[in-house]
Parts: sequence; C-alpha cells; structure tokens
Amino acid sequence: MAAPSEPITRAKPAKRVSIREIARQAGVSTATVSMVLNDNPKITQATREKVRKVIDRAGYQPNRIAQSLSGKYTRVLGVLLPTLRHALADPYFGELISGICDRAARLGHKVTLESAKPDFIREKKHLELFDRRFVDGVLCIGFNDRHVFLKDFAKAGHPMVVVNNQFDSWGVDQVVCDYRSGTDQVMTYLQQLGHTKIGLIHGSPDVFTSRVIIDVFKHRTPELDDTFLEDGHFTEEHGIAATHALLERHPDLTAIFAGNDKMALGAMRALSLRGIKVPEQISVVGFDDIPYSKFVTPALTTVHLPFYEAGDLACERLIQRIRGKNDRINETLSTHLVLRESTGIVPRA
Amino acid sequence: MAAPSEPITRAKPAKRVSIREIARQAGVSTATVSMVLNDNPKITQATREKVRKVIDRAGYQPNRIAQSLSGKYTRVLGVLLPTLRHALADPYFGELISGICDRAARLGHKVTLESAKPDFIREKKHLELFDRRFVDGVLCIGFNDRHVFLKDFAKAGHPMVVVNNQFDSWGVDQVVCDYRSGTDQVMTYLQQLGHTKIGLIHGSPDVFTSRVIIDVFKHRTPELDDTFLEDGHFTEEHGIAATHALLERHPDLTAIFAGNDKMALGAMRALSLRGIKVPEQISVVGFDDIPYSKFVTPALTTVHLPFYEAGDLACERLIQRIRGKNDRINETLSTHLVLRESTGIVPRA
DNA sequence: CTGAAAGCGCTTACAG
DNA sequence: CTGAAAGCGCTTACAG
Repeated sequence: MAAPSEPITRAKPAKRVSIREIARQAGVSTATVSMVLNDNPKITQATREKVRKVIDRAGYQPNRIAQSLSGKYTRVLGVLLPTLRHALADPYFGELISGICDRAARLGHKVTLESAKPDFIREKKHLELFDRRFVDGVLCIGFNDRHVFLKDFAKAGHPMVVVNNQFDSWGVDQVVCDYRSGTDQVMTYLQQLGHTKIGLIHGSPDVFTSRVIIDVFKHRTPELDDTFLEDGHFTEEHGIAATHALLERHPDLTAIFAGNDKMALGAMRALSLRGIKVPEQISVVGFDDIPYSKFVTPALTTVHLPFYEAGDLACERLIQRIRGKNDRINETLSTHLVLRESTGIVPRA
Repeated sequence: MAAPSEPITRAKPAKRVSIREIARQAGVSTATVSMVLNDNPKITQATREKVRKVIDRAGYQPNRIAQSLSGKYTRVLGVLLPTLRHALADPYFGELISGICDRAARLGHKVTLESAKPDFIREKKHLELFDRRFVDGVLCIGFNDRHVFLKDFAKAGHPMVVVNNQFDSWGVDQVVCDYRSGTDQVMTYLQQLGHTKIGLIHGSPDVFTSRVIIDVFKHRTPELDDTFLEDGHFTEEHGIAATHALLERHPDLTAIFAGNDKMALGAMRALSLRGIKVPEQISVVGFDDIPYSKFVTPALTTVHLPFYEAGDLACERLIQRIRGKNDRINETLSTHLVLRESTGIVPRA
C-alpha cells in the first residue's frame, strides 16, 4: 500500500569539504589548491591536473564567503530601485533588470535587489551596502534629480552606474537610451502625417529624460504654447486625466504624444470613454514599446527603447569599473520608432 | 569662473575600522564588542553603553562577510525564476518579488535573483547556491511539475519554499493563492448572469494551478465537452489564437473565461478584431487582477490574487524554517472576484 | 560578566 | 614552481 508518490525525506545538509581536505588528499598545500582554483599560471600542468582530479572526485566547491573575506571582491552587485512594488510590476524595469542579471551571471556575479525607500536613505543603508561588504558596486534605476543621495557613492569612491537616466552635471557614470532621437523621430512622423495640433503628455519633469522629451517637443512645435503640455506622472491614471485636461483646452487636437506607453494607454482609454476614434479622429503615440502596446486595440505606435541592452551594457561597464578601469562611463543606446495602428493621417477639418 | 555645478570627485574608498580597533578604543576584548553587537544579554548595561558609544563615534559597521564566515547564516535569500526576462516584465512576478523583498528587508535579509535556465540546472548551480554559501534558503516562483530539480533542495536538506504553485505529492513547502475558490466564484457569477455556453482559455496544464481551474470549470459545466477548452499558454498572443479557435468551434459562445488577465486581454483583442462587442455580445473574465486590467476598455472583470501577500508570507515562513522550525509549510491565501465592465447578462438569442 | 584563544575557509606575500 | 605562515574580521566555546 505504498503512496502513489513518496514525499521527499528532508536530509540534514551534508558536511562540506574544505580546501584543507582537498590539499591533504592531493598531497599539496592549500595554497596550491587555491592557485589551481584561480587558474594561477604559476602552477605546473601536472600538479594542476592532479589537484583537479581530487577536486572533481570530492565534488569540492570553494566557500565563497571565505573567498570574499580573503579576497578583494564579493562578486555581488546591488540593483537599487525607488519603490520595488511598482518598479517590478513594470515591464520597463523588468527588461532593465533582466539585462543586468543575465550579464552579471555570465560574468560570475550575483545580483541583490534593494529598494531605496526614504528611511533606507536616511539610515545611510545605501553606503552600508559597501561598508559592510554586501556589494562591489551598484546599478541605480528609476531615480531623478531630487535623489541627491546618488552623489554619495561617487563621493565615497564606490562604483555606481545610473541606468537609463541622466545626471550630466553630477558627473556620475551612466548608460542611457537616446530619448532625444526617439522624440525627434516621433515629431517628424506626426508632422509628415499632417498633424499640427499635438498634445504632449509627459512624465514627471524631475526626471531628466522627461525634460529631454519636453525640450524636443517644444523645439519642433514652436507655434504651440504650454497649454498643449500636461504632466501624466508616468501612470495610466494620470494619462487618462491628462487627456481629458488636454481635450478640454484644445478640442481640435488631432494627435497625442505620451512620454511612455502606460500614459499612452491611459490616453486611449480616455479617448474611448469620450467616444473618440483612434486613429481616425486622434492619433496616439507612446514611448518605451512595452509588450502590452502590441495587444491593445488599436495597437500602439511607439518608440522602442533597448532596455535589456541598456541593463546588459551598464552591468558590463560596472564590473570593468570595479576591476579598476577608471574612465567615466557615459553610453547612449539608439532608439527607433515602431509604427502600428494608433496613428494615421490628420483628419480633414 | 567656477562651473555651475561641480562634478563629483571620486575618492578612494576609506579604510574601514574593524572590531579590533573598536575593542582597543573601548578598552575591552573583541568578544565583548561582538556580544554588544549581537545584543547578548550577558553584557552589563554599563559596558554595553561604553562600547556603543565608541561604535557610534567611529561609525563602525561590522563586516558581514566575516560575520557569515564565523556564524551560521549568510542572511541572504535566493529567488529562483524560470526565465528572468519574461518573469520580471510580468506584474504577477513583480508583486510576488516585492512581497518577498520587503519582508526580507524587514527581517534583515538580502535577496538575490537567480534565473534557473536549463544549463543552470544541468550544472547543479541550484545546489551550488547552498554549497558555496550564497544563500540560506530559496523561494521558487513560476515553476511547474516538469521542474523535478525542485526536489533536490529538500533531498539535500536545504530550506526552500514554492510560492504560488502546488506540488502536493512532492511534500515540498509551499504558499499558494486559492485558485479553487476564485474559479468557483467566477463560475457562480457567470451562471447567475445566465451564461451556459462558456469557453475556457486555460494556462499550461503543466502548472498545477491551471489544472485546478480546469477541474473546477469542468465540474461546474458538466454539459460542456473539451471543445470548450483551449490552451492559451498564459500569453496575450495565445489568448488571441485561443479565442479565434473557440469561436470557430462555437460561434454561439456568450462568455470567455481566461486563466490569467494576459490571456483575457488577448481575448478582448481578438473579439475586437472580429467586431464582437464586450460585454454586449460576449462577456470576458480574467484571473490575477494585474494593474492593466483596470485600464483597458471595457475594464476587465477578474479574480484578485494576493500576490504581494503570498510573497511576504512565503518569505517569513522560509526564514522561520532557516532558523530551525521544522513543520511543513503549506499555506493558502484567499482570493476574490472583482466586478468591472467586461461582463454582463447573457444576450437573448 | 569578561578576556584570551581558537577557528571559520579561504588568499597572498614570502621563502626556498 | 610549491609550501609554511600570516591574515581577512568576525563568533564562540572555554576559562576565570
């Protein structure tokens, strides 16, 4: 009457073998084993093989806590986010973090997640990350100019790179997507379609990239005043509200450009509630190219940002910096427009 | 001619003070400092204060690498995910991980992210996590019955809890949302509205929770055969395809129930492409209550799953288990229906 | 209640 | 090219 599938018996974790035991079995010193482990070229091929054999047989794995204590590195990278909850629920951050983690894994590093809430900063936990040797370096995502604590890392000489945001005057290491070019492409496209009355729903101007979008937009539409702009705070909710506000002021709008896809989705929602057809009556353009943007009706025209690649590159550069490279990191990744269904030629009056 | 904003000068990281230095300054032994640090009750109030003062003045922070090497714990938890990229771009995982990270931080633990790709498993990296002392325990998210490697942790005696999936026959520790009750609520509601021709777009049946939904659905609609079911593989794309397939077979369908919101969103997209009105002609119900579901038009009726709470609870329980608690972890969190706009009374024929 | 000593498991000069 | 020894910065029995 055996149960159809045996529950697993929980064993006591086995005692791990140490480097000393390997040294003993191989008849060498622990120094030699250590050097074999670290591919130190001083070791002869012969002893290298002899020691490897013992290591493999014993299934020995070096304790990385001990390695970190003796050595210089923890081989752990921190990812700092403002609020974890919304950040992680967001495809934008998801791509960024995936890029970081994949690259880190390939370069033999672990990644730890940290949410930099106000009290985290107040208690200087961001510096504790280094002082207590939790990490060798950090990547910062989703912060803005008001987050002055970001300067602390450089001041203290700790490797840190900002991903997909800019703090040019701070002289901080950064990897960003080209928001300027992306915005330029959108404006060119909308103007080619004949649109002149265009509303902009931008993200919070605390964020440098939002300011870039606003800046380019204004340059490309000198005839439009600030009543054509509205803050959508990066969210669907505010995207909806912003759309209503814009349309109250300018019922003759023929296009809405949003600083991210979530706000664009909010705009489409608002337009649909108002019985306005997209793109027949109003065109909508987003920014980011999150997965959902393909699945809404009409599918959203937007700018593709290489978030995964940005995370990947930032991580690679950070590790180089940890290893002693000293040039300032300041990379820009190119972006491109993705045409879908939410945009069309301007309707005739 | 000073620059408007000085770029930061990158300092050399300062030399950290050690416990020995604190001991010297306080005129006690390192053992005493250590005991003060760990709130050991053996220490007198007087010496405790004396030592604390020196610690504060020096801004001393214990090196946690050294602490881990001497002590029993690393105070690091691993979060294991199948594929990072899609997982993190998904609100479902985002909530789960936020719940885990927040709780971990409150209990003084760090969280490291690990993507369990096929070669990760093949190279036994999941056990290396423990063998090399990267973590004290792991939380597993998004796996299914084919991921037999999950048994390895329990076999080796390593603390592991599965979050929001079930492996009942494996006897593994788990924290899950109540899919059974959620599905039951959906079926009751749809049947109250008069629907009898209901199509089910379920997630992959490898996943236990998908099987629960299928099981309840069949029990509640004994008159419907398997042609009313279609696999939507948890994605929007397949949700679209599944909807078309279902409607080809049953043009008289009046309701579609999807095993997650993404597939439900796909269904709405497909219906819209076919010119079918939701909910006037067909009602749509999702599962998960991801943020987007409120912002589509019509807003999606769905089942709310407490993902954040599941992550939080799983993390708390895992830490208890690490600390020596030995009871099997098997918790279920309740779910509830959220009525929005995508459902309505059955249309008369 | 506190101190001296050993030990955690590695790496890294330094001899030879 | 390899070994003996010191050291990384803590914690934990063990004396006293």
